[in-house]
Amino acid sequence: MDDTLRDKPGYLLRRAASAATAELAGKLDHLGLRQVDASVLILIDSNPLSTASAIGRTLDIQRANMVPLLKRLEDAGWVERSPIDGKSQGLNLTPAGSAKLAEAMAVIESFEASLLARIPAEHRDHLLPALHALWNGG
Amino acid sequence: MDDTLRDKPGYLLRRAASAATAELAGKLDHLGLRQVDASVLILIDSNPLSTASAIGRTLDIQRANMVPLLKRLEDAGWVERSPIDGKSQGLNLTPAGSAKLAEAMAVIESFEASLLARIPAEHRDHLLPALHALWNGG
DNA sequence: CCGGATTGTTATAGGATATAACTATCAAAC
DNA sequence: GTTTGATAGTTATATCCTATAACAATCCGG
Repeated sequence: MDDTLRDKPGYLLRRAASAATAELAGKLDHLGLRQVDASVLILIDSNPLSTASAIGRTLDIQRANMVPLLKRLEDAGWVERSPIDGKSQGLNLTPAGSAKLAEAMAVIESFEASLLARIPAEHRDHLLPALHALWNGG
Repeated sequence: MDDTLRDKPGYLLRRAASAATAELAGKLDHLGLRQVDASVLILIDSNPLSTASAIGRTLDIQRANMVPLLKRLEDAGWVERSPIDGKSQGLNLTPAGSAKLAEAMAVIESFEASLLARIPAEHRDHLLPALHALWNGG
């Protein structure tokens, strides 16, 4: 089948992202994590005491959708909340959460490395700058 | 907020793709098209008389999900079916479908060009090969 | 102190995708 | 030529993800 879409950057971008997404999701699944869970754990870890709203803003997740997500992470014993003031609550990793994050990071780092390894050397270093331009240039 | 994810290729890939996807979806919306509709129209155009199954296989769309999709395109008067044999039916664009595709192509081409234009010149030519390696290297 | 913005939350709707099952048909081996 | 396995199209359904609207409580700047 003649796939004329194959060389359109937008289409290729979507397909490459969805292939990578599916692959990583499979690896994280073994840890009982979704990608979005891992992203949230990472952000909480590097930004202790930040709020659900702030995390959501960074990851483009609606406030409303953070609720079930955080509930899951809290129920799993990975995240805990501490009141900042009357309306905000700071998020933090529990020890179990830090341990789970460490596992996740190992998986993610090796995945990211394997992604880069697939790219021919002469193109490799150009990917990040190009993607960055695409993400922010819109 | 410290976003340590910002420089992970996998994450960047996903964010860049989703930004691009959202942008193109907005532009195609004015034509009454979703991206997947446009993709299907493009493939039918360059592969006349191909079957729903074959189109779906190329685009990674389940047979079952092709049904409502094609029904929409057919109801809109853009696609028609002609029996190939007792169980297969070939897809073709109607004149209205070709016209709609022409409109869509104008939007898409300009979008793709604008995507590339956002990438600094020294990185631009490396994106397609890199994405191609990512898509197929898995 | 007041008014507008923000936080967390509930409920709900929509879209996209995956799975299972079924019929009818084709194709190839025997 | 008949049986058997694969394929096409379809229906129905489940699930997940995301978007929207509304609400109460609270914060903050003027």
